[in-house]
Amino acid sequence: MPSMAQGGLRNFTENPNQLNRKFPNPEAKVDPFSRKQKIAQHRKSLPIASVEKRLVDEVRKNDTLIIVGETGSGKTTQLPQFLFNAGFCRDGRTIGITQPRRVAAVTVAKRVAEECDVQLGQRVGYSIRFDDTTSGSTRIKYMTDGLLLREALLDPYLSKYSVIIVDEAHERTVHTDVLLGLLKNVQKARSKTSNDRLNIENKRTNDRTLLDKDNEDQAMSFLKQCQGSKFPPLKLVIMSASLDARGFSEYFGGAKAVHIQGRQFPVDIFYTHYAEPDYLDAALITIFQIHLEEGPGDILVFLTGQEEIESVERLIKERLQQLPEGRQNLLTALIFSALPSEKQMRVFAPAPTGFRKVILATNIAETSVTIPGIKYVVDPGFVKARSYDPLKGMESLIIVPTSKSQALQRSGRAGREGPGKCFRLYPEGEFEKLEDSTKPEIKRCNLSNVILQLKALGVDDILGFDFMEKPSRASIVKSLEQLYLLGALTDECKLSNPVGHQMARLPLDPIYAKALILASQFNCLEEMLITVAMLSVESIFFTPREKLEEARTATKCFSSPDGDHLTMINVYRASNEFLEKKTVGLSKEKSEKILRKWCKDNFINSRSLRHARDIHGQIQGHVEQMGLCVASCGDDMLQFRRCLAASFFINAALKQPEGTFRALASGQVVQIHPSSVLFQAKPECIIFNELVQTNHKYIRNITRIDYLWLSELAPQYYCMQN
DNA sequence: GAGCACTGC
Repeated sequence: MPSMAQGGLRNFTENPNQLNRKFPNPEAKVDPFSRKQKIAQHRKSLPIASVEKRLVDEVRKNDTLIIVGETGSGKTTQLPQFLFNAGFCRDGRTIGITQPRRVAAVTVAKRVAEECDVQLGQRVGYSIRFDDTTSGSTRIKYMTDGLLLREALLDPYLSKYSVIIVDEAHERTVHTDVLLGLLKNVQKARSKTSNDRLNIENKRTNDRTLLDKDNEDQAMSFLKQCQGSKFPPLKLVIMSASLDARGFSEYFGGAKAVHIQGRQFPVDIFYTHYAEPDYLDAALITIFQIHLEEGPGDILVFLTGQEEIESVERLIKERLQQLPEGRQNLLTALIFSALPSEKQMRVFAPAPTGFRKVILATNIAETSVTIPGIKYVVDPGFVKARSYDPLKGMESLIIVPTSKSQALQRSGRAGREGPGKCFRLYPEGEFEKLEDSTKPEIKRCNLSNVILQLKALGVDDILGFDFMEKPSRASIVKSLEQLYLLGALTDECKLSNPVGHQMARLPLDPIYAKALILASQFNCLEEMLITVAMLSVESIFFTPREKLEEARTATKCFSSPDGDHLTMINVYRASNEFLEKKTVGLSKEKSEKILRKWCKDNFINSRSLRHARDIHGQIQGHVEQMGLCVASCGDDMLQFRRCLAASFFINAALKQPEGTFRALASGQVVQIHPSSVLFQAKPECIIFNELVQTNHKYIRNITRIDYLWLSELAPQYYCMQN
């Protein structure tokens, strides 16, 4: 182990350009006025307050406005209030603000309701999946971008909105990108309905570029759905925190962009002199260097995943032992998405007096979670990123360098409460070589879901759709093929009736939606509802490394020799039984509490289970509405496994002599993931749900089937092989 | 022998 003296010698060069200007913290100065006065004073102190009139004017003058707002500008909470006060809801319409994350929609809506001094759900409300607080009088509505996309399926003109504000657009999630394309069409169609429709028909015969024609065709397909409707034009505001607004502006036909200053404390950036051969070791040394040489304040370290986090935690604890007793006042706290929430909460607890806290986090701490008390950030410059290979139909999770904007976002985490320092564990020259921003997710994911949604929205020409950044042709074609194989598309590539339309209505992966439709024919919809709900959430079991054996014994009572799908059904039904027996007459909170305890005892992630139960409830409502028959196959699990084979036939694999498997569709050699109950058993023929490359090509969520069922149940796909 | 982060009328 290098001595601390050596660690202390590790030099960082300081970047002369400070990240941010310094602003006073308004909250710190406020005396104990009444809550209302405090809020009014806070609002006035926000950087955005001084430009209220100008912003309102710009929205009036421009159909689409880009707002670049730095962190702390107040754009998310204030702009909707400005627009409301300026009369943008006068005709009874609503201002909609979309967020990529549920928590953001909820917390911001609560804050704004308080600022407006109204009850949540009255003038101000939020709507997210499973939780809608809006009412007929809601005029400022915060929601997730995915939810607005779903709303568009029912109301293609988004007729209840006068303004839609897309917040955090720079994050470029799939939902944001699809929404931007959709909003562009809606805006075009709404401005057209306010003109003479004949005008469009005439224009169609004129000379236009191919692109214009495509766009207008898309706008027309909306018109066809809502002929005769007349709506006022839709105002769009795109809000982004990235300093470069050019992309958004160009996409929206040269839309005007305005800039609003932020309010952050300065963060000094330090780089290493040389490239680090081992970033974990470098992180470790830097943590101790900060601990021993810097003033008070907690440390946030960005690592790529659970394994790295756990191993760095072990190493910190080991090396701490070797420090003199007075310097051992360093505590570790971990946070990553799969960690049960009770354990996640520990990062928010302040360290006891005299102790410093070091938080080891994945990029969950970059945007999703804000941890107070951070003064130092250690950024090795890597992230685990998902990518998708459409040809192999395989996802991979690989460690890649961060982008510049990600590095900025990470360092900003040190300047939320006071001046901070960020240690980037690479030379400054390397920073310049990083990509400006992370590749938009839409270019890195399976598009089946996106395409099904677009088809349901009346966009038939997917290859011609005006994406801000178009996914590769190969990726689009692969997903079209898959939807065709599932029966969602006709030979003409149109949404099939009723299957395609039913699939689009279900908020599920298309392949799971199809499984439900098939299950109603196999008389096992009850079992399939549970299965797809459980497949739609993060891993249901949580096995901490230190209690591996204990966890194995506890989860054994659920496992089925047939595979993971039946195991999931066993878990779900056991939780039902437990609730029925133990929680009769208890309040909802009490029931949830003892269910959490049951989960803990059984090494089940209670967050995942609750999520699965919510999804189950929602999907059950949908299938009942569709008139599908929710029957159970009882003890006839053969019937259920046949239905799994019929549903997931695209993902079948055969055992090879060495104990690996060969995926039939792509011919790839794959392995059963160690979390599967079939990891040891290795049956001859299986179907699976996920193929992900990490250290190996792993398949997950597996059930054993009979090889002969494939040609019997999916002859269109397997007839040649039999 | 192992799971970046989000999200869905």
